[in-house]
Parts: sequence; C-alpha cells; structure tokens
Amino acid sequence: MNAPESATALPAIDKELKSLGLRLTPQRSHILAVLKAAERPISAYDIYSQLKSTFPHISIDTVYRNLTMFTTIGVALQINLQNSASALFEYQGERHHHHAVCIRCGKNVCVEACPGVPEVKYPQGEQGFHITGHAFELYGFCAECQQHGTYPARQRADRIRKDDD
Amino acid sequence: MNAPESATALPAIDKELKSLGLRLTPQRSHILAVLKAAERPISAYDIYSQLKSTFPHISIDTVYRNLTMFTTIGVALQINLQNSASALFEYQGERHHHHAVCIRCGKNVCVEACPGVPEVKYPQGEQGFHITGHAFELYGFCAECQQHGTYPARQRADRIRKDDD
DNA sequence: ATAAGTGCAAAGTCTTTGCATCATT
DNA sequence: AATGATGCAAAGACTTTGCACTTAT
Repeated sequence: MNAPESATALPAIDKELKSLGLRLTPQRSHILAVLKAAERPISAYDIYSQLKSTFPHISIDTVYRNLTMFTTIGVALQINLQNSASALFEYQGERHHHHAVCIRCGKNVCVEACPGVPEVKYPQGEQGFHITGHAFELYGFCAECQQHGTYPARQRADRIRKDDD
Repeated sequence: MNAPESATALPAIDKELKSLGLRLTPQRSHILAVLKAAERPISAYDIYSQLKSTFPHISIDTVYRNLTMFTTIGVALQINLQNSASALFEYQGERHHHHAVCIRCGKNVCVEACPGVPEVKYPQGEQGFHITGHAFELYGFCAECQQHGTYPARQRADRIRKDDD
C-alpha cells in the first residue's frame, strides 16, 4: 500500500547515524528514515504505524526511545501543539521553520516565518538563561474551517485503527 | 498554611465571569482567582491542590472543565512545554508575554520578548490561515543548570505528594 | 422549572520503565 | 566479550467522559 521509508536511501541514513556516534540497528535506521521523509511533524505512533509492515515486531517503546534520543542530541525537534494530545517530531534539517496550526481541525502546515531569538528581558534575578532553541507556533483557522465557528475537541492519535497487520 | 486565592478579590472575579456570560459557581470563581493570582503558568493539578483546602470536595474534573472553557473563550492561554508532561494555563491579561524554559530543570520564567506575528509565507495551496494567536517559547539552560551538562527527564506533576488534606 | 455545573468513578490515551533477550561494536 | 538496543508487559501519569445529583438562572 505504501513504502514511505524507502523515499530516503538507507545507506545515507546509516552514514548519518554513524557520524552521530550512534549504534546501527535496522529499527533506528528506519525510524530516522521515516522521520526524514515526513513532510509534516509526525507522532511516535505515526512512525510506529508506518513501520509495522516492515517490522511486524517493532514496538512503540523503541520508537519513543529513539525519538527521545534524537531530540536530545538535536537531530529531531519535538513539538507540543495545543490541540494534539501527543507530541510531534520533526527532523531538524538545515531549513529552520515553524508551523501554523488550525485550532478547529488540527491541520498544521509549515511556514517559513521565523521570529529568531529576540532581545530577551528577564525578570529581575533571572539573568542567566542560555538559550539553545525556541518554539514558535501560529494558531488560527485554516481556510476550510473559517466557514465554521465552533471549536473542536483535542485531536487524538486514534490508536484503535487497524488498517494493517 | 496559605490563602493564595484571596489575593484577588472574589467580587471582582464574579463580575468578570458574569460579563463573560458564564454561570457563577464558587468553584469557578476560585479557579479563576487562583489562575489570575499565579505569577507563572500553572497546571490543573496546581489549581486543584491550592483549592483542596477551601473546597475539600472539589474534583480535578471540574478544574479541567473550567480551564478548558476559559481557554476556549480566550480568558486563559494553554501552554504545552516540551519538558512538562501536563499542560500549563495562564490568565490572559492585558500584558502579553512569553516564556523561557530550562530544558534541564524545567524552571520557566516570563520574558517580555514577543516576536509578534511576522509575515507568514504558506506552502502553495495553503493561503488561508486566519491567525488568532501564537505561542513562543525559548528553550535553554537557566543559570543554575549551565554548570551541569546532562539532560533531565520530563517533568511530572507528582500527584503523589500529600502535603495537605 | 430549566439548563448548566459538579463530583464520583471509571475509562482512555500517551509515555515510560524493568527485565530478559538479542544485536552491534 | 561487552555494551547497548529491543520487545514485552506492566505501570504511571494526564485528561476525558457518563451519570446522577446539585445548583444557578
């Protein structure tokens, strides 16, 4: 039905992992491949679902563990949107960007706008933050949802779906 | 031990709630009072804990329900920080500001810096977002944590603590 | 009187962790 | 061979929901 992770050549992925000083496992390579191939921030469960066909025995713990590690070393970026119950992850490539999120349907798109890190004025006695990153999200209504007026519930990952096995 | 919600006069709170067209209940008034009195974004459980002494029978469901409603109508702002497992809420007053968060100890402080809503360039076919708000968080190391090098686990709310009853 | 809010209990969902086994260096 | 990663199972934590009862308008 789909072969999403083959969009990126695995040898290149393996080389990248090695250069990061990480051990090479098939699961890790494929997780990073899926993450890189994604055009939007995706959840751990999204990755898990996509890999289920290739690795029937893969567990979501492994996906979480690798995503946490990728985030820690800066390979991935974790995004916590207000209307998404689960964290989303995105490969941190050279092009730095942010996201606009529809507060009605949950749809999110990448936007080029980046405010950078502005001049920061801390409260008194709090001079010392060493800023290493930032998050910036725009919330509003997408084109489709501007016709409707109501607010939706928080988006769930819908783990119950069983379209593959 | 403490009387945090009395920092703000309840009659004023009630007036505010009425002007919003909301029904008046003691729980709702006190929840909003605690939210307004807080100097930092706080979690639903923080509010629940503070009110436990005043309302021994208050339930956290009620806190969540009211916070969700406040957020929906724009009275409160919901913040989802990367290293906080629970959502934080903040009264949305006149002064608009954002937060710097320590990625090691979880400490967060308000900063005056606001990037505003910059010129947004959407991907092709996605012209129509009507932006109504934005989130901006700075991540880094606070003064104390700049001496240490390791990354911490995600901050939990620690519901097990039983310092009051 | 009617409509909405609350508390209780329970469930649902996302995420993490202990441990034995397996794979990579 | 030794260290690290994985899978399984279970637990932990945050949040939501159904329902009966109470409360505000």
